[in-house]
Amino acid sequence: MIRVLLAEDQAMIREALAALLSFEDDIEVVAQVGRGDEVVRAAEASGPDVALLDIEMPGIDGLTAAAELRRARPQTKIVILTTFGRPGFLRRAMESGVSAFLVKDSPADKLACTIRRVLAGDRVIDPDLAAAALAEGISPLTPRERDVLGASADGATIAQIAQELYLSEGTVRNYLSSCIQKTGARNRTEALRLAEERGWL
Amino acid sequence: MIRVLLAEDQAMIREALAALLSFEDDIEVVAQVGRGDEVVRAAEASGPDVALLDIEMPGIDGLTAAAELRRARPQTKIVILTTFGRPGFLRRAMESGVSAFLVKDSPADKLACTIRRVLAGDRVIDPDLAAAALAEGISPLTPRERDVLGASADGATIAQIAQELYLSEGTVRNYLSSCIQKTGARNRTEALRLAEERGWL
DNA sequence: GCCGGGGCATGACACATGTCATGGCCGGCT
DNA sequence: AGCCGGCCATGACATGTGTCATGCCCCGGC
Repeated sequence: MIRVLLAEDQAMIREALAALLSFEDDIEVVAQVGRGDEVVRAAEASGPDVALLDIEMPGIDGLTAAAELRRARPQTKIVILTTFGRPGFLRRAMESGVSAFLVKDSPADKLACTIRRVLAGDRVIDPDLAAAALAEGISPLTPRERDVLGASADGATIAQIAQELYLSEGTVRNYLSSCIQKTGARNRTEALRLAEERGWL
Repeated sequence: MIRVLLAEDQAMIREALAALLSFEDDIEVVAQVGRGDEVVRAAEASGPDVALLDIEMPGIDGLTAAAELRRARPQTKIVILTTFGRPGFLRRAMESGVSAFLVKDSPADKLACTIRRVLAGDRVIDPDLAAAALAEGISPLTPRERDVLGASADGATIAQIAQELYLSEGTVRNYLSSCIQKTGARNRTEALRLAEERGWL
């Protein structure tokens, strides 16, 4: 029997996935958690062969949880199962030593199939997604630019960002301008959106 | 047997929900669709007692689909099952004659339970959500303001919005300014975010 | 009929934002 | 050592945005 840990914040979806997996004769869900920061503890208690992690979760996100789990129990294979196939997510997942990356709109039979392949030592990545991740490359933003762009989320004004980061307003403008150019956007709002989509933050 | 139609765009989630429902002896999933604009056709072909609709879907969204389905087959009860419990969604759902509104992070057993109650003629609404919907009232935005604010999504510049809606730039600025005041935001970015959260779009 | 209120539309003005040129600092290279 | 290139930081300037006062039109109340 393949022992599976399931981490997903939406209870209904989590239990539905468990129901789906219960149809497989060789798979058994041995633990379910709804928060990223419970993953490692649950894994140590239940000793799964495979951990199935969502990315959007309260506590810590699935990618961070993946890195921690990898450190705590390297023998556990990790499968990321998420809504958004953002290339940046895929890149971070790969860096965290994840074995597979699935998006939730692939057909349901892929799930069991992927779990088995991962346990056999394979890596399973959607080819389209992999191509997209390679195509847009790594982030061209400097650390400081990331800081500033990140702080400009939720519609903060420049003065507030400057105060928050102990910078002159002119400097903040400069970084944002740089971000706008590098993303090819028309203003900081769009720059933020594009950078997030590409996983540049 | 209760005949259920399942509409949800993410294939894996859709089939997982079907698996979940298959454990119920008195429930049968008679149709599955992945797009909002296929709901009515599938309902007419399969004659379900209950339609379970997600909101975020390609084609037309679940709330619009609900309204159409209600017109085409008023005898079919409608349950909205969605990720975001935005009060605005709930309000629109009620206006569309929906029987129940569930969020995906409620426990899985609620699903079957809700389907049965709805068929018995009950309306099932999360009390917290209902309270929130009443608390923030209806949208104070005029139709034109909604148009303009909506067009300003994805970081378009004022000139572009003006061109798109055949307005003077000054007029666009004026509407946006009005939106900013009514939402209590500091700029149009934040106004957009707040209005979306409250379902004012 | 005649207001009065509200939505729609506009342009002038003040201010916030984006662009540019510049300089200091550090690390790699010749 | 000296040079070069990249990141960090700044202020001056042009442009884009938000606010305001104003007028038009339509509809409902008096």
